[in-house]
Amino acid sequence: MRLTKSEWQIMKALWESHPATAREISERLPEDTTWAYTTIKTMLTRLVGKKAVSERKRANTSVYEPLIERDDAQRSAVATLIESAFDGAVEPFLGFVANSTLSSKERKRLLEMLDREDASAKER
Amino acid sequence: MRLTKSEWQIMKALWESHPATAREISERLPEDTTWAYTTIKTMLTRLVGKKAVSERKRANTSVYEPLIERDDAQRSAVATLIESAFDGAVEPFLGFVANSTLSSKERKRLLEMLDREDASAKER
DNA sequence: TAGATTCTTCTACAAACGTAGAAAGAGGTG
DNA sequence: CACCTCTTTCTACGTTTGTAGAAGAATCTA
Repeated sequence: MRLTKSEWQIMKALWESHPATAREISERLPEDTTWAYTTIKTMLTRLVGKKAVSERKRANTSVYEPLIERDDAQRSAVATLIESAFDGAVEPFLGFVANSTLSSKERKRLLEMLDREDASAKER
Repeated sequence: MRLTKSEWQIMKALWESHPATAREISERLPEDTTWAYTTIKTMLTRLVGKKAVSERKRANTSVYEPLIERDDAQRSAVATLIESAFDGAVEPFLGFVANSTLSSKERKRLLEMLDREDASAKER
């Protein structure tokens, strides 16, 4: 499941709350999005084609629902990135993220998060 | 600088050692890559168009050289991902990577890496 | 130097993306 | 019922990506 940047936009609006109509989705998009209504419809149709979204009729209006979950989409996006940009090697990716992407504040937060995870892992 | 999956392949081969000719690049690609030589040439030409690679003639043969560094490309790929899939929020991304993508062994490694970073940050 | 080999340059073409207008159909309203 | 408004469906068109063949130019080699 590969989502393009625009598709992410749509999906995010849909995950926010669903089922949703194209109109609702269009209203939830960020202010600065200038897509025509039919553009949104086209993208929804394509997402339906990709089986990322389901479509169902209520009266003459289509209601959409995500078929993939946000977590899964994120997971797979991260995996794809690691795959193509880091040769599939998780560690270099981590090292990279840890060292280059993070401010020391973020690094601290990450440590905390990991600690929490560690702790709760022990409890289980 | 947005690189496609195939472009990453080429770039990786080029980063490995450069300047390099199309032929050399083609020889360095993973065994299972089945691209025709002209396919590689086309991609190189497009990468030149994108200013990701420079081209220079030696006799009648083009010699290529990366114009962007691997680190930068990776950094920007990570940034793009965070941007589109995580709404630009670094922390959720981190939390996600830390919790969902990592095995506990990897998590431990990450902690170590962060420690090292922390230590060397102090020295500076 | 003629032929083989290798490169380059041009051209092509299908699928995916980004973006959207035109026209037709349904539903609500005075 | 006539009409306005919203929705759908169809069609379209330019760009990017993936993939590569044809033909010509340069080089090497016997």
